[in-house]
Amino acid sequence: MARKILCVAEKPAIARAVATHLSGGSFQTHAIRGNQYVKNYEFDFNFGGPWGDCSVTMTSVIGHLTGLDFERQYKGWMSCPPGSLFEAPVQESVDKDKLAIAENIRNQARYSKALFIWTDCDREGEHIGSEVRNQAKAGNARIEVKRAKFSNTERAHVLRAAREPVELDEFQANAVAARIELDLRIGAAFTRLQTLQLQAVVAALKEKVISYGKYRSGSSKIMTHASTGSCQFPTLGFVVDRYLRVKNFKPETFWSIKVMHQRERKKVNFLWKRVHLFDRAAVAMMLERCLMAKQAKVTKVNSKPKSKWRPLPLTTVDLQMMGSRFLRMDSQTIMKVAEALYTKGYISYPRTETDQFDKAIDLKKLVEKQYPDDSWGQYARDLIDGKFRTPRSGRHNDKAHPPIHPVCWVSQNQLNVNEKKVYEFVVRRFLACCSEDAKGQGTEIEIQYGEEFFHANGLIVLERNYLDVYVYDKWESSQQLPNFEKGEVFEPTEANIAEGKTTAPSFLTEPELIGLMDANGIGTDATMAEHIAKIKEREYVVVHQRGTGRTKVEELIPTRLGTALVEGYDNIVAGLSNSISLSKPFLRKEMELRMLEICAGTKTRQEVVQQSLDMYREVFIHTQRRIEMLKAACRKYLVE
DNA sequence: GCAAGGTC
Repeated sequence: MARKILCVAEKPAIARAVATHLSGGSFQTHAIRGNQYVKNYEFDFNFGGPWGDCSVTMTSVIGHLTGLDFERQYKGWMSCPPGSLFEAPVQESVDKDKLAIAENIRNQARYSKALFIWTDCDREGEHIGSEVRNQAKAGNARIEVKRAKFSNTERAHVLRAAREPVELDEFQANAVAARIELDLRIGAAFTRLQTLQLQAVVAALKEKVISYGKYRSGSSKIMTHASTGSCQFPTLGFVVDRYLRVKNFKPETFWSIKVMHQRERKKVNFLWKRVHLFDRAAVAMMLERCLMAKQAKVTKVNSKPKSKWRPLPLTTVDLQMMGSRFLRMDSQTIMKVAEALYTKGYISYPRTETDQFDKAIDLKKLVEKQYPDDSWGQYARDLIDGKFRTPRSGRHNDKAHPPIHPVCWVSQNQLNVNEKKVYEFVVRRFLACCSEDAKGQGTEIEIQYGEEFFHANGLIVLERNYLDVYVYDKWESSQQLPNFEKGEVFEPTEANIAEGKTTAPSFLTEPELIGLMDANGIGTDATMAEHIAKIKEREYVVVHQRGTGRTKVEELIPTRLGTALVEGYDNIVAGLSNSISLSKPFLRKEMELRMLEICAGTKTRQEVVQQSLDMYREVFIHTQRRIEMLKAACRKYLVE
C-alpha cells in the first residue's frame, strides 16, 4: 500500500492550487466537519527520492491556529494592576474557531508517514508551520516533518517544491513566538493603564464626541480605547510630527536674481547659482553689479550623455508606495488585490523585501510569457529579440522571496478592475527592470554676469527604452537650448530681482507614511497598511482631501485625541535620561533587531523576551508615575 | 474590553 503523506497549507486557496498541480487536476474533495472553508483534497503523487509514490491528503489551516492569552485570573481589567501583566502567566491555546481545523490535522496525521508543511515562506509562515507540526505530532508522535519551500503557485515551481523539501526553520518560528508574547504583554499593560486612567478624564467631558465601544466590530460605532500598540503609536507619531511642523511653520521671504536671454526666438532662463538669499538689500546690490557689468560671459558649455535609470525589482513597500501614487488605491486595497493575484497563481508572493533577482531565475522565460498581451506583448518580444538587460540589483534581500514579478500571463477579462491595475503595474515594472535605461543628452550652460554665476540646463531624450513600458515614470525633453559658445560674451535681455516665500511642508500622505514605517521597521510589509487603517479607525487621525481629479492627494491629519496622546507621552518621557519615546519608533525597531538575532541563532527566544520586557517595563513605570501629564494633554486638547 | 499577526 502506498505511503500516505499529509500536506498542510496556510490558507484554503493555496491548498487547492497546490493540490491541482500535484494531482494534475484530478483529486477528490472532502469537506471537514466543523469548518466550511477548509477542505481535504486527496490524490496520488510521486514525490521522487525516498518517498516515491504516495497517497496525499492536502489540506490547510486558516492563518494561525493558536493564540496567546493571560490565565483566567488576569483577564479582568480590574483583576490586577496593569503593570503585573509584564509577569502574569500566559498560555497558548487553539482558537475556538480553529478547533475543527486542528482536529482535522490530528486525525489525518494519525495515518500519515510524513507531514509536508506548505505555509507561506516567511517568518509568520514558519511559526504557523510549527503550530501545524504540534497538532500533527499530537495525532502521531512519530510523523516525519518536512517543509515545502515555494514563492509562487506556478506549476513547475510547486512540483519542485514538493520534490525538494527542506526543514522547518525553528529560529524564525521562535522569533515570532517572542513577538507574540511581547506584543500581548506590552499592548495589554499600556492599554489597560491608559484606558482606565483616561476614562476618568473623558467621563468628566461626557458632552464630547469621544464614545466608547468596540473597534473591531466594523460597524459605525466610533472609537474606543486609547491604545498604545507598539506599532500604532509610532505610526501616529509620524503623522503628528509632520502636522506640528506644518502648523508651526513660519514662511520666510527670500530674493533671487533671474536672468533671461532671448536668442534664436527662444527664451532661456538662467538660474542663480546661489539659488536665493534672505537679505533683499544684499541681493539688490548683487543685481546692481551684474547690470553694471552689462556683458555676461559664457564660462561653460557642457554637453554630456544623461540617463534615467530603470527601476529596481519590486518590493512590497515599493508596490504600496507606487500603488498609492499611481493606481489611486490605498495600500490596504493594493495588498488585498496582490494577495488575490498571488493565490490565483498570476504573480509571485507579494510580501518581500528583496530588490534583487536571484541568478537562478530564468527571467527571459518570464518575459516570454507576456507575449500574448495586446498592450505590452510586442514590448516583451522586443526584449527577447535583443533588448533584454539583466535587472539592476538593490541592496535588500530577505533570503526568502524574490522581488514581486508576474509568473504567467493572464487575459484582462479574467480580472476585476483593481486586479487589472495591480497586475498591469507588476508586469510593466518587471518588463522595465529587464530593459535598458533611458538615454538622453544633457546640456548645461554656465555664465558669469558681474560677480555672479548662473546656469541653464537642457535635455533631449534620445532613447526612451524602459519608459515605453513603464508609463509611471516621466522624463521629457526640455525646450532645446539655443547655441552658446564657451567664452562668448553677450548682453542678457533681462535681469530682475525675484521675490518668493518658503513654503510649509505638506501634511503626510500615505505613501510617505509607508516609506517612514518601512525605514523604521514598524510593522511588516503585510501589516503596515493595517496599522494605518487602525489609527484612522480609532480616530487618532483623519484623512483630508487636497485638490481634485488627477491632482487629488489624501493627507493624514491627527485628531485632537491623536495629538493629545502623542504630546502627553512625549511629555512623560521627556524626563527620561535616554529619552526614549513611545511615539517614536526606536523601541519597535530595537525589538525587530532582536527578532532578527533570534532568526540568526545568536540570541534565544527567552533572552529576547526578557530584555525587551525590561526595556518596556522601565517606560511603563515611568508612565505610571507621570500619568498626570497624559491626562493634562487630553484635557488641553479635548476641552475646547 | 487589551497586541500584532495570520486569513474567510
